[in-house]
Amino acid sequence: MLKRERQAYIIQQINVHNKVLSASLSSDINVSEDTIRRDLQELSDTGKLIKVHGGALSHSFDKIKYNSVKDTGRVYAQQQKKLIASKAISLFKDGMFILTGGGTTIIEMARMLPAGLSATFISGSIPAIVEYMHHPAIEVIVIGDKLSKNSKITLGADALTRIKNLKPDFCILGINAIDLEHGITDSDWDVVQLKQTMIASSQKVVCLTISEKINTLQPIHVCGIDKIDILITELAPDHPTMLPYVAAGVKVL
Amino acid sequence: MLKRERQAYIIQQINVHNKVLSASLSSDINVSEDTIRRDLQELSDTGKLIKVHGGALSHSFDKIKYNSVKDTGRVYAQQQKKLIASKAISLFKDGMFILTGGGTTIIEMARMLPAGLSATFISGSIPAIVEYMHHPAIEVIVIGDKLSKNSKITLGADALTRIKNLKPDFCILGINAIDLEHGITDSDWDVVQLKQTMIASSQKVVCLTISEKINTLQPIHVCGIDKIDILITELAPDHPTMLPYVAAGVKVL
DNA sequence: GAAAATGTTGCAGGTATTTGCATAAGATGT
DNA sequence: ACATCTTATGCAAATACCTGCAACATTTTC
Repeated sequence: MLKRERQAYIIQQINVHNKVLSASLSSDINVSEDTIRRDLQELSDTGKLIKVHGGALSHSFDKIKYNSVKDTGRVYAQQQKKLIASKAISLFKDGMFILTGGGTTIIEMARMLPAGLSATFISGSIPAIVEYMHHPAIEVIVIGDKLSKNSKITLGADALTRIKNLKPDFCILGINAIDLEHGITDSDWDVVQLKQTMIASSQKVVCLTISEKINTLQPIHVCGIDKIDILITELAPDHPTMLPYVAAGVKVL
Repeated sequence: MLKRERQAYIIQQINVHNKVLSASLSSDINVSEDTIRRDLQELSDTGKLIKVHGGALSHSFDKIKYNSVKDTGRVYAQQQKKLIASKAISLFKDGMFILTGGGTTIIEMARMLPAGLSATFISGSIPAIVEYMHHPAIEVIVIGDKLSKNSKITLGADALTRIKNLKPDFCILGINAIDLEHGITDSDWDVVQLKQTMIASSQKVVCLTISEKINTLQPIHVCGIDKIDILITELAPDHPTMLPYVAAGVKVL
């Protein structure tokens, strides 16, 4: 393993776990702890991480320490999103075609994709595309159209037409509101059009959301519960909040 | 085995495995490691891969380099690019449709666009799109297709079709090689296709390049000098290097 | 077609990097 | 304070790198 590869691996671990231990890295990669220490030193010198006794921390983790209580709520949501992302990733196999939307949960997922996965990701979300682009083995198809500044995704008739011509294995949607009676709902007309088209094209529909959006309602209807194949939240499938959805025939991870 | 073949083989290996080792390449191809090293050096100079101690890594794998390297050698080129960018920006007026490619000069330009400008920018270059996206008043149209990891632009038949349906006021191209006799030349087949299509669609063709690329040649022909409306470098129009181009009917800024 | 210029390759040598180990110093937790 | 774990430093072996050079192949020039 080349030095640069090793350092890339360390960075990836930092991005996923927010911390690394010198000892575990050493046994993971099979090099001496001295080498790991020297890597951490270099990466720390160039500002990629923060070296501490016994290992290293990510910059974002460092911020947590110094920021006030106000932000800890956001950090908690961050951890939830990482858990959701890891569940979603377990669905992916080499060679799959996966259509994804935008949203912070999706981007978290994109960031955590294992380096070995060689699948094709299709998206119109610029932040997601940037993450996919940095991945060593993933093919990326960009859905073009007019770029919406707030949502940072391409929206329009052209994007819809393009998506209609696809038959991806999965469609991964970050959702803003879901309840048993109305299904998925949202607040932006164009985004709803896009999501409906994505759902109609895909073989399986996977929805990601943090649990606080469960049983909430937005003004515009996207689709009913019956269209959802898999629902992923940070909660376990046997959590009381999730049981009604399981009963309604949704597979909950 | 010819040098070109050998280098093509190395690129192929990089594309498949994301990394190569000097030692294994040497025994694969049966040439000395010195030769391999020289090949890797050349390929690294032309940006095809990233050379590291012991071998090389694919560009997409790198990712570390991005946040850190404050290459002091490159600072000069950076200044030149800023100057080029500012000249290009002087061409833009509110309401224009501007088609742009990728490349570091273009991105520098995107970063410098004045906050007041409200034009529409069309591009398939992800780094450029990210810059346009952050601008308060600019509309962005994304050209979708398969994303090329090396060049970070979308390439393919779909992108070409899309561009053919446009008639932008300007097409802004970053170019890699230009000389009086052969015009614009480049090294990647797909990129050449794209550039040709962009040139054919646009009302005016603007080329940006640092002066060191003037009077250089690459293997594939893009278009003749006569297709270029405006050529922008960091040199003044009356600089000796530029005079032959002015004489050939190109407007030099 | 011969001569000259240029390009390519392998090798010798000296230099630089990388890595693991040993030892001593420092940090941590009970 | 003590035992334990982590770190810094110097050192040595292995490996990789760079430079110049000679041999050979290819192209250009006359």
